[in-house]
Amino acid sequence: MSRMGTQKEIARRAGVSVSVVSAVVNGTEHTRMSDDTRARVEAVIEELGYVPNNAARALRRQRSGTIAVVVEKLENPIYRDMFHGIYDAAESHGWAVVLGDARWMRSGSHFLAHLLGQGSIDGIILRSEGLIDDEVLAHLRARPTPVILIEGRHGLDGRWLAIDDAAAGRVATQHLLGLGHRDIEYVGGERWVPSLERHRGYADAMLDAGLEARDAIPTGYGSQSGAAALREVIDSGRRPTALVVDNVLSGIGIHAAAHEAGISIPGDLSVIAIHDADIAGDVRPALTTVRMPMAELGARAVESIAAILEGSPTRFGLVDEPAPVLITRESTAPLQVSPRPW
Amino acid sequence: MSRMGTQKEIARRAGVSVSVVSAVVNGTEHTRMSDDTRARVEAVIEELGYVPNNAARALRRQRSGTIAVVVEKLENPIYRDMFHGIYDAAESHGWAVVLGDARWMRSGSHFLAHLLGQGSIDGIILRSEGLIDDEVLAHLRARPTPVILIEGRHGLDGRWLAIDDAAAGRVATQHLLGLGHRDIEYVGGERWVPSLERHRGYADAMLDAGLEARDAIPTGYGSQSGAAALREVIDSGRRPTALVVDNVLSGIGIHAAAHEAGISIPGDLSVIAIHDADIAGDVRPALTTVRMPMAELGARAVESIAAILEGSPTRFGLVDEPAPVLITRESTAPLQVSPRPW
DNA sequence: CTGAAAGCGCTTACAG
DNA sequence: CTGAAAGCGCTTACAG
Repeated sequence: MSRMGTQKEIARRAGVSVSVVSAVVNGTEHTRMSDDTRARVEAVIEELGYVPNNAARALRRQRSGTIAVVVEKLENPIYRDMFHGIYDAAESHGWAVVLGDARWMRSGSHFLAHLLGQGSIDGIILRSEGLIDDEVLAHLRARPTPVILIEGRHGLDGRWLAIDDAAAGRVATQHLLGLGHRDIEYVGGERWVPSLERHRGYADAMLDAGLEARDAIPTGYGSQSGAAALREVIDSGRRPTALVVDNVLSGIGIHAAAHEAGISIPGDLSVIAIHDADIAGDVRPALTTVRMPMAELGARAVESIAAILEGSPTRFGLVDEPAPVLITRESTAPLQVSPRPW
Repeated sequence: MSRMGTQKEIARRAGVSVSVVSAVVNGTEHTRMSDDTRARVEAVIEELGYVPNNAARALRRQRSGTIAVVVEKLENPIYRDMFHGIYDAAESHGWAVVLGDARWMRSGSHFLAHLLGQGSIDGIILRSEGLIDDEVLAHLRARPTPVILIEGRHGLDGRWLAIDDAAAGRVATQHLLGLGHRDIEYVGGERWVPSLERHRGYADAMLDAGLEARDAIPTGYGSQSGAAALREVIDSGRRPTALVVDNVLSGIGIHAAAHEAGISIPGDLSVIAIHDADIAGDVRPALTTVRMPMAELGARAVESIAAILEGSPTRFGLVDEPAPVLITRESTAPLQVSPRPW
């Protein structure tokens, strides 16, 4: 387990030139050699524990073999499957993937410099440009490094990919409709495009059923805003029998607020959230959700980078396969015939 | 927003040598120049949107300015504060940080190659070597790149850092004791060192109170195993009035199993979990926890890498400041005088 | 089948 | 105050 050394040192010890060492390290067909020579070189590589220097390689190849993925909040459980999809696809392309948090992308941060400085990152998968400031975005645009925008529909040069949020809203609403609910409301963000799309899906489903679609009950991300949204409904005097919620965490917040207000879920109120996560199955009552094809979204993003890099055409837009799937748990139930007043 | 170019091109356009360009890019004192020259160079840099090539820099400097952090499950909420601590400390050292998941560190994966290949990563912060296989570990050991182990007490060359798990167990148990509970049990992993330490803290506190410390009720990570542990207690016929739990997710699983079994928390059973996370406050009843100094742990890990890299001495071991702090929420309550039998 | 050489884009003594 | 040159560790035509 010595110092590992360089190709030059391997070459010296094996009594060959660096060209040969490079060829055995990379399995290059181009440079041919005798089996004996190869074996000798391999033995020295093994002995020294040689590992190629990535910086030198990247400089010479003009490609680092690394892609970066930047999301808003790393700990958000909905990314789990997406990371998985990204990682698998990247491996099959021979790429390493590194992750970062958008909260790190402040103008002038070293993390940003790492992304922007040529030579270390071949492509960037970025969630929602809304999260980073305009100055940073301008830097990103100015680089030749491909940037794929995920979950935003107005990406750099049309390079965006998103799940079918409208379909998710529709699936969720239809589930509730099928359970006999009519007085259904939607809880979600007002500005964030994906949430707007989910609301559109909700509205479509309501209209198709001959019902009135209501405006979204505005909320942010997270359980506090879910709880606040339910309190707002209560205060307004409205008494919907079912709610479609933007995200799992807000759904959990609604559970909490319902608990506090003595509203029983699903007895008095059915709740379904968009996006799935383990935690939805862990809370009680377990939350019914709509699972989205996040792994596929991630894989598609990687394939798009590959396509851009090799100059082949690629299709951006909606990743609508597989379709959203309903995960029925405990928070939704058939409409009560004689609902208990809350 | 042109092609960005190289120092050579900047030099040509500004009519200076690359040495000067490099000096203005890096703010090097060493190479002095007239204000006029500097201004000319800066103008060209601005005009071309020049950004240094990280690969060339890393090769030349023999340092990449990037550290890697590898954890078991990125989505685990307890990492949030740690990432924050790591990121802030790294920024102050001028480093970028990249994140990875231990599930990616399979032998032969490109992610691993990215970590191992010299030149791209200056230091590695790795959570729990138990998570990766021996072959990968051997690779890691063989590299000169410093590796700091977090949350394991037998790190490479004694380079480990951990929170004071025993203190956490003690704080949790003393809280329960203060509430009048005597029949307290501990739910946690049997093999994982941090959990063993937490159990030791529990046992110490029990002994100090003149009570008998029980063996840990074995469980893994996650809500399913928490739920299973509670069912095991129920089946055994034992009726503890309070439980100290290894982790938040298992605590949530215990809530779920209690809900199913008709056991009221905290009425019939008090539950406190070690480590804090937002989700603990989001569920109902909200889970009482012990917050650990995870941000400090992360920052210390970065400082250790810095110290190793510059050859200065550094202290490894327990990060015991600030001390664990009790976050009282709804899942713990004073011992009932006449407990309802479950 | 194998070697010598150029060059990727930087930084850093060194010379003037 | 500024420039010419070496060299970080690779890969890849090219020559033999």
